[in-house]
Amino acid sequence: MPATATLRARDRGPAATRRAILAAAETLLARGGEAGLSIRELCARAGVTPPTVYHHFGDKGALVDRLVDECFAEFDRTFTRRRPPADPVEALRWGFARYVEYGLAHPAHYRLMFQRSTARRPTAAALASYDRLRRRVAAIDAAGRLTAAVEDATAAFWSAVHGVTSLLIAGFWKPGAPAVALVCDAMIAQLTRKEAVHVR
Amino acid sequence: MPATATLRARDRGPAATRRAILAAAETLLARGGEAGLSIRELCARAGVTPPTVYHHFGDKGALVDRLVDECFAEFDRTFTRRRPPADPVEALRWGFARYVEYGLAHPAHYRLMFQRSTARRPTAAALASYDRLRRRVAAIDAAGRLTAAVEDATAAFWSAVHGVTSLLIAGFWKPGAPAVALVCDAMIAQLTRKEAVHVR
DNA sequence: CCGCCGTTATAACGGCGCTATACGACGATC
DNA sequence: GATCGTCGTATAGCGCCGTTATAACGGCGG
Repeated sequence: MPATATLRARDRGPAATRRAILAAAETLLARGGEAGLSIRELCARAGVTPPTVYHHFGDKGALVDRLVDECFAEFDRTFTRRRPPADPVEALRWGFARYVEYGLAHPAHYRLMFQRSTARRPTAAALASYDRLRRRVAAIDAAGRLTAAVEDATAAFWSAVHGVTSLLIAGFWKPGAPAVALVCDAMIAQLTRKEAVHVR
Repeated sequence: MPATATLRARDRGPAATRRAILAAAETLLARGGEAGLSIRELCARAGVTPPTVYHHFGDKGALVDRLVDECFAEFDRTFTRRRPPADPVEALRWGFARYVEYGLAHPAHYRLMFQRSTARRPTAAALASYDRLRRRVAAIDAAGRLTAAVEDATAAFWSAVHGVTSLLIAGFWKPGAPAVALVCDAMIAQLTRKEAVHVR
């Protein structure tokens, strides 16, 4: 006769326990950033004990990897929830705005995804996300409007938007600051041209 | 009759103790990054006990602030050791290269200066360093060759170079990658013009 | 019914930032 | 020259962290 309000881990099944752990981790991340992500605090919130966490995830780094995967899933949703402009160059400008938007809406998540204290190799979700940007740039190239190699242009564009986003998050200036548009315009102007050029 | 090779803190004087603590902190930072910066490990290396550190610096955050100040001093030296080009636009391009150079030479220091895990307000040394960049941009404006407000252009340029540097440090691509020059060129092209324009 | 194995819990280890407390050396005061 | 306060340092400990050795629980195949 269970009169308790909160379920113990035993009465929940392994999959639900995993979910509860990840959910608690996300709550702690949103509240206290990477520093607030403590296994023990997480256990208290998820109604679980440390060995359970280690059974399911291996160690803290791997748990955070899975958390980062969830962040990238939400990150992707930022780009798929709304439809980008048809023009590939305008789509890139639109992507810049969505990227910055995500960073400002989820600063702790962004920092974990791109500035994790303990360096890890990129997860598959991270690589997929980068590949989405590359495809966006490749679409510009396919339209004959890219002025650099796809790889280089992708890397350059990401550098710029990452620089803007991380300094916005750090609070060095306000979201509407003219510098944000300035950087976006600079990259678009450098990497694209207005009229198609057919190489062959 | 002190036959020991290593000096105890008592035989050294407070100023030397302070220096020894900061020196040990710098060694640990260079070796293990911010995560490797432990008070206890630092004490073992500096021949000191924890209360001494807290007596001199207050808490770990303040100690790291002083360490960051030393990093900014070395950072400044990167720009003053060599003479920049006379042309103010070329001087900005030159500064971009020096900035990236510093980040690659001292990645752990760079991360501590610009991506510290616990957010702190900028130290005076950090503000002075930003002001040096602003003066460089103002020199372009004074030559009638800046296309945006000095504040905005400074912020935009810093965003770009910070984005490039942090992703280089994170190992997402190699130092010579074309993307680095691409970003620098994009910002120079957007923010400056080749011929002077006299506003008045 | 037994035994196995996946899942979870108890209790502990070593390391961390930090501090209450005490001790030693030095300068000022009498 | 003795006394006293103050500054710099040390001893020992608190509570937290990530992690793990060990064991108990419970469903499933035999």
